[in-house]
Order: sequence, then C-alpha cells, then structure tokens
Amino acid sequence: MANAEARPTLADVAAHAGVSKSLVSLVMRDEPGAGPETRRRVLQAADQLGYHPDSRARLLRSGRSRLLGVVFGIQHAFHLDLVTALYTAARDRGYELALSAVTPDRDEAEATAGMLQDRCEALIMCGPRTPAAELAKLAARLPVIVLARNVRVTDVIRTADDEGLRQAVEYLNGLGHQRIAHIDGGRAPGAADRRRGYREAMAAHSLDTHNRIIEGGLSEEDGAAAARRLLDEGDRPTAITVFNDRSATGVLDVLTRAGLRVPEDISVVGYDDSHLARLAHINLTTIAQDTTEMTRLAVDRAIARIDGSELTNRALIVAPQLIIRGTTAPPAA
Amino acid sequence: MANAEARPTLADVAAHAGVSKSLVSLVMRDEPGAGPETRRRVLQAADQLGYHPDSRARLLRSGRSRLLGVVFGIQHAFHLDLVTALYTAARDRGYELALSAVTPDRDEAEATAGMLQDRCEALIMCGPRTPAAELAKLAARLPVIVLARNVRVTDVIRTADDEGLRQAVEYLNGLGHQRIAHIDGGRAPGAADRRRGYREAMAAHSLDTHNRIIEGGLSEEDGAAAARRLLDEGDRPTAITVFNDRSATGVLDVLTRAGLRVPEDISVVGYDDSHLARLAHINLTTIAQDTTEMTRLAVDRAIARIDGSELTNRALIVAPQLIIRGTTAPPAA
DNA sequence: TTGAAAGCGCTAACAG
DNA sequence: CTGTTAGCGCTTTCAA
Repeated sequence: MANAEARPTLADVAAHAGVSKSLVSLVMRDEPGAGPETRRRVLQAADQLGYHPDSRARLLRSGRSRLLGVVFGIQHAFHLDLVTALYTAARDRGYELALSAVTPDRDEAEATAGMLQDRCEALIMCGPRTPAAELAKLAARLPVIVLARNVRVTDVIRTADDEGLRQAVEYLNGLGHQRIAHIDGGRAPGAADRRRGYREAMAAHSLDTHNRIIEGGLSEEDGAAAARRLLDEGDRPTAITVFNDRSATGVLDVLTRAGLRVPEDISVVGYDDSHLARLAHINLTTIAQDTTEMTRLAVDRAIARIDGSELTNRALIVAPQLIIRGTTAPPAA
Repeated sequence: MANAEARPTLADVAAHAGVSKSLVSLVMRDEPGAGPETRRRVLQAADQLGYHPDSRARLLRSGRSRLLGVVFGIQHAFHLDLVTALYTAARDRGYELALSAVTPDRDEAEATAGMLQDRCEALIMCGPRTPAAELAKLAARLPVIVLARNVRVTDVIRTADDEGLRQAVEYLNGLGHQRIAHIDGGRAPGAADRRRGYREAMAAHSLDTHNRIIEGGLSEEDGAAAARRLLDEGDRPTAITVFNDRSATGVLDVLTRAGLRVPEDISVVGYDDSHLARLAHINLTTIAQDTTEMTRLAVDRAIARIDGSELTNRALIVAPQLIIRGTTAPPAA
C-alpha cells in the first residue's frame, strides 16, 4: 500500500534483465529491433519490478504528446455529447484527449490556461465564449479548433444553425402551424444564427406577422421562464421552436403544468438532439447536430494543423437534420 | 498562424536577457533570489519571445506533478457535480485535476489506464464499477480514493446511504404516508445500501407490510419504466423514494402524464440533490449528498496518502441531509 | 545575487 | 541484433 519505494526506471529494468536501456526502450514500445529471447527477458523483468514508463520523460524526449486539449462546459448537455464523440474520434486517429472543464467556479480562461501547461498539440474548444481577440492570441500559440460557434479567427466546425431553424419552421408550417414562436438563446454561441434562421424562414413563408422571439437562454430555467412569459401574454402560439433541448425541457414542463397537452394543444421543437431529447419520457422533436461528423472533422482538422498543412478553408459547416419525435403535431382545428 | 518556429526554451530566454538559465528559472517560478532589475529584464525577454515553460520537463525534473487523476461517468449528473466540486477542492490545496471520462464507448478500464500514463500522484474514482480486486491492484501502484461507493480495499469517501433513505422514509411517514415504495438503483454503487436503509426504516416504523421495492436503475428511462410498472400494478403507493434524482425525473414525468398531481396525489423523493433537483420546474424533494465536504475529504485524503501518512481509517462517511422542496406533501385524505 | 554543472527518465542516433 | 552516447527543457545543488 505504501508505494514509497521509488518507481523503477528504464535503467532498473535494463540492469535486472542484463541488457542495455535501448533494448528495454524498444521492447516497451513494441518496436522491432530486439530478439525474441531478449524481448521475453525484458518483459519479464519489467513485470517483476512493476515497471511503467514515465510518459513525461517519454514526451519530453520525443517532443510529441499526441494529446488534444478539450475545453468544455460541464453544465452543457450538448458539450458532454461532443466530448463523448471526441474520445472516439481521437482514438480512431491515434490521439488522446486532455479534458478541462468550465464550471460555475472555473471560468473559460482558467480552463484554457490549464490546457496550455500540458503541451497539448492542439486545442478543441466547445462553444467557447472567449472573445475573438483572445482566441486569435491563443491560435498564435497552437492550433485551435472551435466547435459550435461562429468566429473568423480560428478553424471552426459548426452546424448550419440558420438552416436548422429553417427546417423547423418549414416542418411546422407544413403541419399547418402559423403562429410559431422562437425562444432564443440570448448571447449564447449559435443563438444569433438560429434567430436569423427563424426570421428568414418566417419571412419566406409569409409568416412575418406572426414573428415572435422571446428571450431565453441555455438552461431549463431560462426555457421555463420564457414559456411562462409566453403564456402570460395571451395570444398563444400553436408551436414553439426552442434554442436547445435543455431549455425545451423547461418549456415542456411549464406547458404541461399549465394544463396544456403537447403536442395536441401546442407543439415544441428543440435543438441539438442531445441525449435529453431521446429519452422516452421526453421524446422531443428536435434539430440534430451531427456530433459524430463534427468531432471527426474537428480531430482531422486539428491533426492537419499539427502536421503543418496549409489549409485555407477555415470554416466547416455541417448540415443539421430534423428529427421528428412526439412533441409535434398539426395544430388543433 | 503557422506556429512552426520551435517554441522558445529557458535557454533562449536566458540568452536574450543576458543571464543564466538558473535566474530565468527562479524568476519564472516567482522564487526569491533574483534582483529586481534582473527580474524585470527576464520577464521582458520571456514576454518578447512568447516563452511558456514546459510543464513536462518541469515535472520530470522536480519529480512531482501535483496532479490528481479523476475518473468519472460523463452520463452521471451526480458525477458532474462531484467533478465541479473537486476542481474547487483541489485548487484550494494547490493541486490540479486530470479528467478521464467514462462514456458509452470508453469503459472504466480504458479511462483508468489513461490516467496511469499521466503520472498523477493519486487517483480519485467517482462511483467506480471496477471489481474490488482490480481496485486493490491499482491501489498498489498509487493512492486510490473511491467516492460514493462502498468497498474495503481502498480509501472511501461516501454518504451514509442507508441513513439517507431512513430520513426519507421517516419524513414521509411523519407526513402521514404509509404506502411508501422504493424504486431502486439495481446494481449501481450505493443501491444496496439505500435498499437496506429503506427496508430498515420501514421495519422501524412497523410499515413492513407496505414494503415495496421496484427494480429501477440510474437513468430517467429506468425511473420511467419502473413508475409505469408501479401504476400498472394497482394499489398505488402514496409516496415513492427513488434511487437518484435523474431516475426521479423520469418517475415524475410518467406520473404527471398519467394525470396524477405531484405532490397532491403522490409524493416523490429523489437522491443526490444534483442540479437537476434544484431546477425551479422540477423542484424535487431529495436527499442531499454533501459534495463539497466529500470532495474536500477526498482531496485531503489523497494528499495525505501522497505525503505518505500512515492512515488507518479507510472509510469516511458523510451525513446525508433531507432537502424538502415541492414534490412532497401529506397524502390525500 | 548570480552562474556552472549535473541530472530527472527517456528516445534517437550511431557504432559495433 | 545490441550497446554507447547525447541530449529533450527544466530544476537544483553548489561555488563564485
């Protein structure tokens, strides 16, 4: 239990096996260049001593870490989906992830600074709120890939959020809805594009007069508060598009408690297709962001930058997809 | 953008400032032993070159990383609360966190192995499902602290889960409830203790005949499914205690959809006091686990082990606390 | 207050 | 196939 005895080193193993350090190094990395008998002896010695290579020394020497830093918000359901997919994407390309969370007590600057210490080869930031100027400074130090936010100063992988809201509005209008409201995301990344998509789609279908944007946010409470305001105001819409699934959950709850049936009395469309939306008891119609594709692109782009490729196309836009579930239906006659 | 130019090193800064590496080293670490003028020159040189110390080399040399590894489930709301609090607790003691997530595509063994590479000085595991024998092996390599699970082979910080359920049952019985059911957590860490606490409390209040344990789990869907079964069976209880808040959310939803009013028709008590429970629109009565205290103890214990203290008391048990919110009331007359 | 030198544990050349 | 020799970038003695 008291693992006080200093950890064995390469040299210890070499001595124990009666070979040179180089051989041990080769064997530990599974590189060719050592005889089978030597290999066996080395592995046995390592096992006996309980040897485990020191990654810091290894990385210091080889100059590479094959480590991608990821900054994400621990409160954001969608970020968690991104992180989940990033692990898979990174592993497929032979990289590891170093996570740094933004929490109520740990802001984005702190989370980012933590990553820079760790000699990550690139930094992937989920929906960062850091000002563009700061991002630019960062990008001068190491490749930075921004996920799910629209900026100009770094590589960006994002969903065509305006298109997403257009799909939602078109679908609802196709069902027969006209009074379609939008509970927005305030100043959150992506919110502006989604608002614009909503407005443009309403205009395209000559529904301008029914335009109704309520200030929301990204949490359940933001959605709930906005829904309450919407109900208070009277002239209830027959359908609501919401900034994200999390906020939509709050909206659904307020509607239900107010005695409204979803979707019979009112339809609701979320955004993200986070795991929340897929839950059987929520079963939310939503606009899916393709996290698999986004994270694959993000990792590929990070690696390309690490490898020093000269790339011009800094923004990669992924198509959203409407996922029809149980919270939408034609308006009551 | 092309940050191809090799990163500046200590030596570069030293040359640029016209001093020795040692001085630069001191200055960069804010250690005493350098003249004010020298200090200024060094800092200026570092700034000009855009120098940032290489933590790998630094740690390699100084032998310490002041890094605590944390393994957690990205799907578990409560783990996210723990991680949030761990960041704060670790920072207070001068340590940093290295996160490794368990995802649907990345099991606990993989998440753990990732941490071992990183030369963390100790490992904190949130509700691990790794068998005790494996945990013991791990603990032979480095100090391991287990949070929120009851095992014998490592240090453990956990809530008195049986006591938590006793509080819930007593409170409900005090309100006048007798038919109190428990939707359990199956094989999840902590589930057995909570079941036992429920049974013992029911017995203590001579409610044995009303004992009713429904198999649940830790997700919303588990709770929803269990609630459906409960409703189908008839002889509805007047109150339900649920394994955790997340599952309770699913329970609430099924009850509401079935036309039952909470708490007028039926009371619900969750567990964890995760942020879910606190949301205005959920407002769930629950048993709080004191994450602040638990993580503080976990970090303290980790550091004590790192420092080689001989400690005997391996299990630290934290008291749970009933948080009364809006999902509980006396049973209908 | 400053500098020179030795090495942390490892990998990468190169010789044998 | 194997061993020797240099360092990676930094901290840490120890002397000046």
